[in-house]
Amino acid sequence: MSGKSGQPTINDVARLAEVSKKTVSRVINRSPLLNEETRERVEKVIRDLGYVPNPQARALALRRNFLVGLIHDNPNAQMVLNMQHGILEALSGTDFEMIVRPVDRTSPMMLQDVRTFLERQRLFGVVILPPISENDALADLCEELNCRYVRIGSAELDDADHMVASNDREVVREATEHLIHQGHKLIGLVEGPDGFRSAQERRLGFEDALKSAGLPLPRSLIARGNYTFETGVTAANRLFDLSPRPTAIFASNDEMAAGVVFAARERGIIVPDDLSIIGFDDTPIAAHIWPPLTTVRWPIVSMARAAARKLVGDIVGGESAEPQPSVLPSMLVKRSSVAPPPS
Amino acid sequence: MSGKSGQPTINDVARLAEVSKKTVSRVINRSPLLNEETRERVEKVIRDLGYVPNPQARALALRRNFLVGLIHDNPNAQMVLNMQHGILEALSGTDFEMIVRPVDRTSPMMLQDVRTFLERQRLFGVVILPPISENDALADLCEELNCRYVRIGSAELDDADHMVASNDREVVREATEHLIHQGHKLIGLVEGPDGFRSAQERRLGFEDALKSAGLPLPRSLIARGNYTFETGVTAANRLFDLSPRPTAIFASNDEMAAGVVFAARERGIIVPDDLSIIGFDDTPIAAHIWPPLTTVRWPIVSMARAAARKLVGDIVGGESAEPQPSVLPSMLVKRSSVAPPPS
DNA sequence: TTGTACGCGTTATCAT
DNA sequence: ATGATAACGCGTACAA
Repeated sequence: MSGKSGQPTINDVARLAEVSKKTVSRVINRSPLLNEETRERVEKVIRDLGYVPNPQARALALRRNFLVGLIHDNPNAQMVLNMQHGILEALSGTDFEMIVRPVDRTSPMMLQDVRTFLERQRLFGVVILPPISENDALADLCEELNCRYVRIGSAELDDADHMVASNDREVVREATEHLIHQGHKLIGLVEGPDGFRSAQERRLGFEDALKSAGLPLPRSLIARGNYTFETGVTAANRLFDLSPRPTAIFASNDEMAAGVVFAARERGIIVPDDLSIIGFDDTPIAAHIWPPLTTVRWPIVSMARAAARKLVGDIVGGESAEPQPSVLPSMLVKRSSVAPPPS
Repeated sequence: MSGKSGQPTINDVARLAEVSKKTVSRVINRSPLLNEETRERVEKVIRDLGYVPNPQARALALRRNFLVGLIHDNPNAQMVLNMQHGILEALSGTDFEMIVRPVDRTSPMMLQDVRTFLERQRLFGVVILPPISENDALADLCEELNCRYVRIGSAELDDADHMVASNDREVVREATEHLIHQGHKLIGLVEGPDGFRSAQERRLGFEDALKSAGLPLPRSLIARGNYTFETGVTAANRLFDLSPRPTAIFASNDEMAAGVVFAARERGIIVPDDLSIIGFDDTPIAAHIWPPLTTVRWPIVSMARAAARKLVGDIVGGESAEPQPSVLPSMLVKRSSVAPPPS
């Protein structure tokens, strides 16, 4: 090594391989115009030395960091963490690292904050999680700042290069049909908050199923929550006050579904004998409450993995990068919270 | 601006303030040897220009990134995410960002992986989460690589500068005493996995309480789990098979406690009438199962915040940085899973 | 196909 | 107290 500081630099490699820095640089960046023999010689030196390009220097020269940002606005912990796992899975073995950035959806400074963040860190790209992913201004901002981005959502929010989505509407329709096939005719909906695309898509799927079956859907059978356990309890109680009472409830996520289960128990309503419940997400809570919850498994990890691959695929995959899917299927997971209605 | 690329650089500031780059650099880095007048002039230009130092260039020159790493080995999602929140809270408003690094505790490559990671990214420092924080070799590695670190754990693992801990033993003793005061004499323990300091501390606290009360603790009343819901179920069933059956159970974390509740329901054992249960962590699941779980609130966010402040305090706080606490108290949260034993 | 010279934006050295 | 100049390690014109 030239210096004393430990890591070998590109100069060390160049000297030992008896070529110029530039040639080493070409090897690293897989330049096609290179003598095969030269490349091998350089690669051998690189291996022998254990040389790894310095990310800081690359970032400075390229005006772009080898970091993938994760922008989210704190939906629920399990989802965020699963997304992180998916992204890190896709990034493992590459030079990329993940940097996490929570934002406040309700703050008027949100866009400015993100702008500052992106300008400063010069990220390679960002993955944007729902629900903030539905914000078009944010996507435009990324575009403007020349920062790649992929949005994850419950519907096709953007063109295929900038989006990974799930088929919420379709799968909720299936879930609701499962309830209908069991014989339920009075089915309540605990829907997600206004302005969330996921809430909207899931409601549409719910309505699709009821419409196809010729079942009526009075406004009173729909109660809104905001994806938290507590609002699930409240919404359920509103539904329980109805007469006749619904014999089944679809909740737009598991937390609210857990709230419904909780509220039912408080009232002495037995699940699933008196009331069937289906949730959405398949977070751990779904399997851990009593009775275990029938729910929709949302392919979080796969979506995140696909998003990250879409972002860095060109770089790490070279020519061989497989195109990543833009729509990933959810599936119904049947457990014990659904039964035929009481006779 | 000199260039066209948007952000002003240190050169722009120097030119407009009619000083050298180095002087600007001194202003930025709060060098004490600076004419007050010069400093103010430069600061004004900096404000007017909206100049912000380029982190990539700084990283290269300083051989140190302005990034704080979070090293964890996937304990549970809620904890990891809360830790992230705590760290980001401490970092917000500073130039630091957080980069997340999960590792595999069981892999023989773990240390090598971390070494590569730290050498490459040249992090400013890392926060290490339990249980991997208990690994002394990892701390030594950080030391060797000249990377600051703070370990978070259930006991004092290191000197005050390198550690933030909770008082698990003490608070579990209190929790157990709560059970004893209710009249329970046959109390089971679902303990955490072997080799985890948290498991050990909590068990010690449990034993302390029983010993003080003069209660016997036959080996059969202790069942081991590995902090997952499923092992909680298994351990509970082992305890339920005992005759006489314990009238109360302390579980070393909430997930296992939820498993105990689940197992009890499967057997028709009513909580808390037939069985009292206390958990540990106060994750959301504790409040969302039925009955709501009495548990120990573990100050995760505060610990993470303190850890991050300890890491970057010297830099961002200047002289005024308050020393961060090294031991944070947990507290018992009483809900509905505890009652006097059946008569 | 390969090399030379310079730029990226900052900090450090050593003068003055 | 301040400034000229050289690192820091890599990428890119442009030349050879």
